[in-house]
Amino acid sequence: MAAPRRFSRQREAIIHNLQNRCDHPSADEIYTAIRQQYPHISLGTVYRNLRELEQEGQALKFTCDGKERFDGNTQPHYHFVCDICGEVYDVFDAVTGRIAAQTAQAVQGEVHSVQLIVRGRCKSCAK
Amino acid sequence: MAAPRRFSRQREAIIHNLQNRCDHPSADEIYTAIRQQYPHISLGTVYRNLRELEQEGQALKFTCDGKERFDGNTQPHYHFVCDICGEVYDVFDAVTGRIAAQTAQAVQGEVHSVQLIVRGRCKSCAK
DNA sequence: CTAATAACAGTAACAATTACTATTTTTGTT
DNA sequence: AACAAAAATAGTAATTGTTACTGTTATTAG
Repeated sequence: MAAPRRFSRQREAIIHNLQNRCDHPSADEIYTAIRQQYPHISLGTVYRNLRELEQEGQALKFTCDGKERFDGNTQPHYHFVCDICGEVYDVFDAVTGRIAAQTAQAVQGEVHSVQLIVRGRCKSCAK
Repeated sequence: MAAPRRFSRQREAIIHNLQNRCDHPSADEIYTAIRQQYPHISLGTVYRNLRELEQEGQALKFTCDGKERFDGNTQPHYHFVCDICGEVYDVFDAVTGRIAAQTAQAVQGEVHSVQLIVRGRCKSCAK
């Protein structure tokens, strides 16, 4: 019994944008992209919808270099961030799922999300 | 050949404070604590030293609820944050070390740090 | 068609962090 | 002990990412 949600073109555009790109955009980057189609969309609208999508599990959120980034790919994976070029790479591995189960047991509580960020130098910057 | 560092009482106080508390303070919380001893310390000084300590590996940094938090305990462990009460718990486990090695191989690069944050409800808030 | 209200745009406010500049401390050298 | 060079600082201003607010618009049920 999800809360009743009204349709909105802005939210549709945000979801569509997030699911049709392979990078890890910030709220502002999504805002910039969507303004091409809806020049009057408000940045607050982008923030609000992204927050809601994350709470519903339709998007992943993580904080990187002082700003929130979003990921429309909700398959279990984690992120590698290059300290040199700033690029964010996806690493697909079941480890996040195992951590969730293990942590729930360790703290005797409930786990809602696992955010794993590995930092270092990517292949091309390490040379 | 580490870069030459000059002594400073402020830095010593920051290190001492960080290593003699068991919570996960923000820069401002460390600032508040140290002002009791050095009422004229600058917030910028706290930020700069914490950044340097993190780069040297003397402290761990992670971002939680929109602000940076620091941890003087550099033993391998990760954090569980309660969505209800906001408490940050330490979870000691070798998983972060394994992730570092695995990721370095997966991305064919170098790993400098692993930041793992699990969110959910802690034991007392889950009741 | 209409009323109720969710969602919005636009702007202002906010909080965390960084940048800047003149002054103070530290350290090596005489 | 005195001095010079430069690292570190204090205090403040500026910047940035995010949230809050208010009047307007769009969606939905009846």
